[in-house]
Amino acid sequence: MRNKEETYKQIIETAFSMFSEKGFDQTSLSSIAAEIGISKPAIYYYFKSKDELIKSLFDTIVQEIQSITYIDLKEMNTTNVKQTLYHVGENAINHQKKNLAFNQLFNQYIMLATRDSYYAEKLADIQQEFFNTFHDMLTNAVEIKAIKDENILIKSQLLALVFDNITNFILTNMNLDYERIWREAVDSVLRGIENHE
Amino acid sequence: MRNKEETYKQIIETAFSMFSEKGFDQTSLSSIAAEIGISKPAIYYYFKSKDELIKSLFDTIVQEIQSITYIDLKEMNTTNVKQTLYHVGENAINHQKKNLAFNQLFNQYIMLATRDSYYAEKLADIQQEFFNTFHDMLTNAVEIKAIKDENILIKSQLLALVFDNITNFILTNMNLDYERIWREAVDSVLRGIENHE
DNA sequence: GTCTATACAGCGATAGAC
DNA sequence: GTCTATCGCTGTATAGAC
Repeated sequence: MRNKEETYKQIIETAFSMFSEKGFDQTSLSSIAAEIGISKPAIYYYFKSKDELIKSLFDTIVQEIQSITYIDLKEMNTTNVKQTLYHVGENAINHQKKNLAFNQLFNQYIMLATRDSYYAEKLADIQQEFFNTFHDMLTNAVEIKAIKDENILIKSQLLALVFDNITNFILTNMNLDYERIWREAVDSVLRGIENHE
Repeated sequence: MRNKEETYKQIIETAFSMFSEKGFDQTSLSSIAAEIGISKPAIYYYFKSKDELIKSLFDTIVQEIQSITYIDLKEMNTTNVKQTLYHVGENAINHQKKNLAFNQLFNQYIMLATRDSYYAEKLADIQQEFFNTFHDMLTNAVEIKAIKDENILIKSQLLALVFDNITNFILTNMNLDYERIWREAVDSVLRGIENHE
């Protein structure tokens, strides 16, 4: 007989890799069970339906996301605002290139959100936090007088939009110079509002 | 007995609305057939499988997209470059707000593309055309000497990325001032390279 | 040529045995 | 805690009605 926690963990991990590879609908519970070496109804002991398994997996990866987007604003000073913004993008681009499976799965939840308010609400929170990250960075830059206080809200939303879509485009295998595009976005947004040089 | 073309058209139209509403996998051929008032195997007379129906629908909507993205560059002159770019975005934002079903469906094909090269290749072409549209606009602006020739390629890719993600965000019901974000993107990108004022 | 009837394997899900 | 057996449904396939 198996260990309960171990089996639960195995189901979540196998679901993660199979769902991200083939999608929710093209991955049957039988195939997940077969991969682990248990029977299909055994999964029902841990999750009361396939949808519940998908939701549990969602909650697992949401926690991971929130740990990635953290940025230490204390490191920011008058001379390194641009560099700090550059790095945020470069780190994310590198992370994304190495974690395609993660975003492949995440995008499926975004699609689910258009039809299921459970996901819509949680994803809205994540998006809001994501926007706040950029808004906090620019607001902080204003406070330390590195940049002028002009359209900071819209500018941070613009940066967030570019940032977000870069990760999407990496997924589609479009071969663009994402680092340069990100730097151009940062340069464009800051142009004219930087204090002295 | 039914008319052949009429039935075909009905299947495509019903598939469009049901697929965009509930998704490919949550829409059975039986439910499509029931909606039209024919039997399930009747669909197999027109499409040799569900996947074939999905592909045919794809080809139908691809044609529509290519007619939307057309922009008349002859209208552009030294004084209206910014306004022309503003309008491209505003038109798309309005179009998107009124055609959510269309993009809902389109996004499903983007997800399919990560696992099926048939869609990946065609979508790559569309994306390329999409990038070209912005590149052509900026190149044209350079040629009529409305703007300087600085980083035109990266700048057009940046605009395309923002443009594309605005339509995605509208779909997620995130309530942002997209017109203002788009104008900020255009302003930011053109800032410093506009000739005289 | 246009479609219906029927059959089948595989799915998510449940009941009940061990 | 995990299994076998079974249910209703799906996509798919084909035989054949008209």
